[in-house]
Amino acid sequence: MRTATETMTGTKLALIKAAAALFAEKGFEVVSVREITGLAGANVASVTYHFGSREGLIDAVVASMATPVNEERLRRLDELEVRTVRALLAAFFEPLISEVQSSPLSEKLFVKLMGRVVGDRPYEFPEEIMGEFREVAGRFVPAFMEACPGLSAEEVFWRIHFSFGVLSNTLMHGDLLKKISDGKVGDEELSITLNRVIDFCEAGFLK
Amino acid sequence: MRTATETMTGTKLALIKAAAALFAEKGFEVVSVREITGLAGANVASVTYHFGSREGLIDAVVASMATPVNEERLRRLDELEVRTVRALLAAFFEPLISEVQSSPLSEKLFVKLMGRVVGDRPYEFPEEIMGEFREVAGRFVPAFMEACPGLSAEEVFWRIHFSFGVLSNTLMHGDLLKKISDGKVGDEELSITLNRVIDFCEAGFLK
DNA sequence: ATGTTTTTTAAACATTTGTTTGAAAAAATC
DNA sequence: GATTTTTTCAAACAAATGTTTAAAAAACAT
Repeated sequence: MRTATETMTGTKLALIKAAAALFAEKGFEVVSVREITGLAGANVASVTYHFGSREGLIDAVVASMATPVNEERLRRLDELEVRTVRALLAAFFEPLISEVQSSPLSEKLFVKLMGRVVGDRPYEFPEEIMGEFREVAGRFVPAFMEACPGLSAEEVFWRIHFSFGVLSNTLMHGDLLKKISDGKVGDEELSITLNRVIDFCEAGFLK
Repeated sequence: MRTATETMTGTKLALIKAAAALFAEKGFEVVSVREITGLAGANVASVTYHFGSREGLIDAVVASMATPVNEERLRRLDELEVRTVRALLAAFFEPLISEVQSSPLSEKLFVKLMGRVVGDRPYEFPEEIMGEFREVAGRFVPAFMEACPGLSAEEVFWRIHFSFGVLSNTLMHGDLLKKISDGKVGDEELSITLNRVIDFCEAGFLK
């Protein structure tokens, strides 16, 4: 006899959704299995059953966020006609938010979770996802170098790293800006914010 | 009868040092009291005795890092003769690493911990430290605005936020650059890295 | 309908968590 | 040197952690 009214199957998805929302708010290492199953309306044992372990669930959530992003990054890089710094930044950054509306999470939570995926340590990517990032880096780094003929490889690396920091911080702590501006700054279309980020990083690159 | 050979008093300091090293590596929320006391060579109960609670120890570590930084920020701001964007960035950023050599932590750990202090959420500052940051922000934000006559307040807020992201990410994940560059980039004087950060952010500001 | 597999469930597992206790030890004060 | 205060310590606390178990339920197959 069932106590819950839901569709029974779909527990796996409910777990991922609940975990995603909690991870976005608190970070991967801080959320307990019981919090997740509680929010998902599932049994405690369901995590082990469906994902093998708590870590397996984390990996599944991260993969559900990272894999589509990395795939679209490579797709967009391939489709670029002119590989300017700005175009490369856009190809690298925009996929991070392009799936916002198709996500079950609110925009705010989606962005925060994406920020944690790219920036929250000491969580370590499983080797499969790590490989994706390696491939993306291996394709974008040379492209950035070619787009900056005057710069040494070392300087290009640093500026990629800095740009990554701008984005990561903006995703994760976007609400912090609203705080320091007394609520006057921070509410705007996500794509507009991303354009600001790209403007800023492009200037840093072309300095 | 003592089992340990150390000086008995100084336990409080040993706890802060051990906690600082562990927090730098793993983050505030993940390190257990027993890990800390184990590394410090102290009893489990010593944390409650000296700091009231685990949270109290975290706050003590954070305060030991943040308070001197914020004080020097204000000092340097007052002593500025010309408040250019670059000078303001330097006055805001350089205090974060100016105490590196007087710290008991290694340079690497010191920088990582400082990165966590400024960027690791969901840790929440105690009200006292929060007040320090508010004062610093209240002094620097108008200064940046005056240094950027052509820009709207909104745009200045964003660029401060972005600059903060560059720095925070560089502190916390400085070793990541070494990874994506196959070890070719990443070993250099800390002050040189900070100059790179300032160069990048200045360009983003003056775009 | 019957049998088989997949999924859910409550209960219990052994660890680990932060904190408290009360006595012993050390240090400080007189 | 005696006494008072501060600090340390082993032990135990209740609560929470991830995971396992075995039976019940549901879904599926024949």
